[in-house]
Amino acid sequence: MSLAHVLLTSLLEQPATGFELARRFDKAIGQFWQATHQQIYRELARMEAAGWIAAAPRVGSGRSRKRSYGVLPAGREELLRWAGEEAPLQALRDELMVRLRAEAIAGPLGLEREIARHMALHRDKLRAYRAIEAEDFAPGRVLSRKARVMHLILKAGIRYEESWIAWSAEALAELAALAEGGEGGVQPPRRSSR
Amino acid sequence: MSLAHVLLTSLLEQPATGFELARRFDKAIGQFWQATHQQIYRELARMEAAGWIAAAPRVGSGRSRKRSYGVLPAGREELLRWAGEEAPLQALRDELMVRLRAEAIAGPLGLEREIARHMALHRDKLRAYRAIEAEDFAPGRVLSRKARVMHLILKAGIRYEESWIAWSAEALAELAALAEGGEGGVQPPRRSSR
DNA sequence: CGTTACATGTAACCGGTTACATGATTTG
DNA sequence: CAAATCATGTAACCGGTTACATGTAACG
Repeated sequence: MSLAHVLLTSLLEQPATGFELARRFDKAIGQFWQATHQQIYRELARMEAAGWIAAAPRVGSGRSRKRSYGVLPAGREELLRWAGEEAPLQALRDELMVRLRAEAIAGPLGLEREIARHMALHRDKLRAYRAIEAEDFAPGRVLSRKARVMHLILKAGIRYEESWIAWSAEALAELAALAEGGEGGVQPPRRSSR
Repeated sequence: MSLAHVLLTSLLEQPATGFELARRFDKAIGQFWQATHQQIYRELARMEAAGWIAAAPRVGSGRSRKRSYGVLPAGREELLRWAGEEAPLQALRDELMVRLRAEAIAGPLGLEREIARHMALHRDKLRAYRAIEAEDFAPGRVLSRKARVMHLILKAGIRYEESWIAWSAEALAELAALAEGGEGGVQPPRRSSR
């Protein structure tokens, strides 16, 4: 159950309302964890019940007055406890690979377009990450410990995108070769070798 | 909903019981999709109700007699229809990155051990993938179209593991540098380089 | 004064996870 | 015959998703 710990970390950095937390996901850890506002409100309610966080008195009136949360000592302890736990490798799930397997078994499906489209999306992400890197972690700048660790997280995202881009190029080349050379789903005859 | 389509693909390759499908996940697409046997039985029942697959008459007696499923024409059509759909980039979720962010914000937590442990696990996976590659897709061998596409899937897994291994090495080096150099959570003073 | 952004929630659903139960078949 | 493996299922739960409802605050 990581969502609670993402929220604890975020609130520890800066107290916030549920709404602000939802937006913060986009920038901060959004590469590696996502949550909708409904999930966040539900989780905040649980965390408050558990005594990990507390809300400042509501501001405004009516149904939608703000609730700004801060982390209580018990919440901080919980975060540290959790951070020390071991976790298994995150299981990967990728629909595109499922489609590619279908392509392998149920004959040519013309997956090239979809792979090219994904490649472009990965390129966009990479470009966005590189822009953040140039802005926040420019080389030569003296960075705080916090910034340097945050940079590591960003670098993981960069490597991830790069590796998918490289794979996409390889896959497109291979599928193109398959389309022009001997295709057909079974062993190509290949006269001259053996 | 990819599980149904993973199962359709697998059954198209070779009719099987739920139990066999569960085992097949380990070898075939297990890198990129996983399912427990409970999920598989539930999904098979739905697919049968939808008229996508049909079971051969039960073999044996009592509660646990085998049901071997095969794909009906409607199932094959469904798979082709689905394979042509566009899908968004798979969202990433990685607890280790959540921990690393906690490390950035809530001070040094000694995450090095956990990162090293993950690195070793990624190395193990990479070794296993390379072994499969050497066995099934040895260079120089003439491969069928199907084998060449399957090889692409494996290569995606290989690149993925490699990129995490490279990242882990970088992260460990950076955390080590942080531990010996100026740490402390705030900007280090650094006299001479104004 | 109307639109956009801010802000919080309820309800229903769905897929994935965990625990538990049961029996058949194979093998030492 | 006992143990391990094969094989199928029920039930409860939990986190993530989607749809819907409601109201406030800021701005042109």
